[in-house]
Amino acid sequence: MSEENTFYITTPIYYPSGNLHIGHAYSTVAGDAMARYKRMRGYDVHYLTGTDEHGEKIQKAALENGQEPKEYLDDILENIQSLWKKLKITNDDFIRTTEDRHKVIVQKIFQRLMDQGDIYLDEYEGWYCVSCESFFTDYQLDNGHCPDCGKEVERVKEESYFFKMSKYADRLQKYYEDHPEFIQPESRKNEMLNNFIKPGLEDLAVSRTTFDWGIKVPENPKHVIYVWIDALTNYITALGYGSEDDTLFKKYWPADVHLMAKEIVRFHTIYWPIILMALDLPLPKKIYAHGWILMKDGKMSKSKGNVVDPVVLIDEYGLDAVRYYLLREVSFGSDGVFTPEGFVDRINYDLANDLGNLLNRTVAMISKYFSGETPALKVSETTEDKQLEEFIDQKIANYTSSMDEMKFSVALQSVWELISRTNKYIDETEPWKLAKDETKKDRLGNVMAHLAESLRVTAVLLQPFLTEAPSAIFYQLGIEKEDLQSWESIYERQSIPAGTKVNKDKPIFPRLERDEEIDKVKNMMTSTVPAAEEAADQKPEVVYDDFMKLDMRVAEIVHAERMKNADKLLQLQVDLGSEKRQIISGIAEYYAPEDLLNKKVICVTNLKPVKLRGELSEGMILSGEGEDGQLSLAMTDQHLANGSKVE
RNA sequence: CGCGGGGUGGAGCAGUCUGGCAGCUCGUUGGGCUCAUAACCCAAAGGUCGCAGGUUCAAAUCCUGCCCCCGCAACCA
Repeated sequence: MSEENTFYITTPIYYPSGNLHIGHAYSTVAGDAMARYKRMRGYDVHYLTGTDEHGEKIQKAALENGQEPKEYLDDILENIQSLWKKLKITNDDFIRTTEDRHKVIVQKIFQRLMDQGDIYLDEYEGWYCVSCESFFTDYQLDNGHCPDCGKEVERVKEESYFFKMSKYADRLQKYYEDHPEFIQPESRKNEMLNNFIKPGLEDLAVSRTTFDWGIKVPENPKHVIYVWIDALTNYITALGYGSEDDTLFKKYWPADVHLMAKEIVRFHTIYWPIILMALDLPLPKKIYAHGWILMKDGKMSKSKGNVVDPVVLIDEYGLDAVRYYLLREVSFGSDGVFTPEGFVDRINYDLANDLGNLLNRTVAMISKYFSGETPALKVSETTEDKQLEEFIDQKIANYTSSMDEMKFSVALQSVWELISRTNKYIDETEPWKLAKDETKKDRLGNVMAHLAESLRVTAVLLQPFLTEAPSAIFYQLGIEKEDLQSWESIYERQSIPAGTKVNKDKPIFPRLERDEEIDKVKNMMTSTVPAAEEAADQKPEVVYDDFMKLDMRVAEIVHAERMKNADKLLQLQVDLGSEKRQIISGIAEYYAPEDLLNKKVICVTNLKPVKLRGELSEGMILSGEGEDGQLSLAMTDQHLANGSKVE
C-alpha cells in the first residue's frame, strides 16, 4: 500500500508506429504540470510515461522500413525522448514494454492468471473469408456470405487464450458505485456502465497467433500476449511489481491518477481494474480522461494540412508559450480546438501584455524610484494594500482547489486574475504621482514592495506550468533564495528582504505581431506535409497494359435514391448504352439524388461486383476530392453517348 | 429507437453534479493614465442560457418531450 504523501501519476504508454503529435504532448504536459504541482506541495511524486512497443503494426512498419522491429523502435524512441526533453517533462521513469523488467513480469502475471483459472485456452470460432483474410461474426455475415466480397465463408477455429472478464463484472460495477471519484469526468463512467458493463462483459481474447512481435505465452510460445495484459501492466511492472526489488511498488501503488485521452478510458476502467482484481491488487484511485486537441476543421489529419507539430511551435514561440496554451485554452476534460489566432492571441494578451508587462513595469519603477532596491513591505498600510493582500490569499485558495481537481485552465485563470488585480493596484496607487512628492517616498516604497510580492507569488504558482518564466521572474526580482520560491512561502507577505536588488532585463514575453505570426503558424500547419509524405501517397508506376485492363465508360445516371441505414451511400441506376446497371456510391454527403439525374459520369464497368449494405454494386463512379474534402464527380460533356469508352 | 458530446451577448468558452442577482477572454463604443512591451485601468452597449411543457418561493442548472450541430460506430469499389 502506498504511503501517505506519495503521488503516483502516469500517462498512457504511447504506441510508436509513427512520430508523436500534439495530442500526445498534451497528455504528457498535463501529467507533468500535475507532477510538478504535487512535488511543490511536498509530495513524493513518481511520474511515469513510456511506450507500448509490441504488436502487428510495429512489426509491419519495421518491415516496410527494412528494419528489425527493435532497430526501428530505437530510432523512433529517440524522437519521442527528445520531444519530452524539449517539453521539459519531469518524468521519473520511462518504461518500454520491450524491456526485460517488463517482459519477465508480464509472463509471470500471465502464468499466474492461468494457474488460478482466470485465463483459459479456447478456440475462437468464427466465419472466415479466405480472400479477405478476415473473421466475421454471425451478425456481420450477409446471408451467409462475406459482407466484404460476397463470397462463401468457412467456419474456422483459431486458438486463443481468454480472460474471464465476466467473472469480475459485478465486483467492478460495485467498485464504481463505492468510488464515485474513480472515473473522471463522470460522464465517462456512465458511458462505460451503459455500453459495456451492464450489457454483460464478454471474455477477452488476450493472445494472438497471427503475429509474433510480442511477449510469448510462457507455456505455449506460438501465442503472443496481446496488448491488454502486455501494455496495461506497465503501470506496475515499472514499479518492480513481482520482481526481486518491489520497494517502489510498495511505496507508490496504487496509482493516484492514470491520465489519458478519452478514447482509451474503456481499457483503463474495465480491463485494467479487472486484471488488478484478479491479481488481488488495489485499484488506481482515479482514471482521468481528458479531451482531444482538435483542429479547426475537425480531427488532425495530414491530408487536410492541419497538423501542428509541437516541436516547430516550441522552436518558434518557446516552450512556455506552448505549455501555457495547451493547459489554459482548453477546459481539461473537454475537447478543444487549436487555432493559430487563439495561440497567438493567448501569448500576446496573457503572457506579454498582462504578465510580462507587469513584471517589466514593476522592475522599471523599482529601478527608477529606488535605484533598484526593493523597499520593505508593510502589511495593510492602506485599503488598497489590504485588498490586494486579501486577493492574493483568495487566489491561492482558488488555485489550490482547482489544481487538486486537475482543472488546469481554471487554476491558470486564478493566477491571471491575480495578475490583473495587481495591474489594477498600480492604477489605484498611482506610483508616478507618489514619486513626485518626496514626503510620500515611504508610501511609494510600500507600493513597490506589494508589486514585487504579488509577482513573487505569481511566479511560484506558475511553476507547474511554465518552465522558464518563473525563474526569469525570480531573477528580475532579485529573488535567489529557494525558500522564497517555495509553496510554503506564498502565505508569508514580508518575505522579500528590504534592499533586494532587482535585475532589469528584457521583457520575458515579447509581444508578437499578430497578423504576421498568425500567417506563420498557418504556414507551419500546411508545410508539415513534407514532400516525402506526398510522394508516399503516390502509387507505383504501372505499364500501359495494366491501365488498359480497366474498362471505363460514360454512364448516364437514370435513377438515384438514398439508401436506408447508410448515411454515405446513394443507390444509382446507370445507363451504359447497351445495358443498365446498379451502382452503389459513397457520395450521399456531397450530392442529393435529384441533382444527379441525367448526369453523365465516368464509370469503371469491369470492377468485380460487391454487395454494399445488401445491395449489389456493379461498378464504380470516378470522383475526386477537393482541398476542402468535398467530393466532386468526374462528369463529361453531353455529346458523348452512353457507353462510350473512356481512355 | 446504435453510442457519445454539444447548443449560454458579435466570436470562443466557463457555470449545470450540489437550483439562489448570467460570468470569463476577445471584439465594439466611450473615458482615464503615462511606471510599462501602442501595454495598463475604468465604464457602457450587447443574452427570452436551442424550443415547448412541468417541479419549485426561485430553473442555464432538476424532470418530460421535441428541434438542430458535431464526433464514434455502420458504411465510402
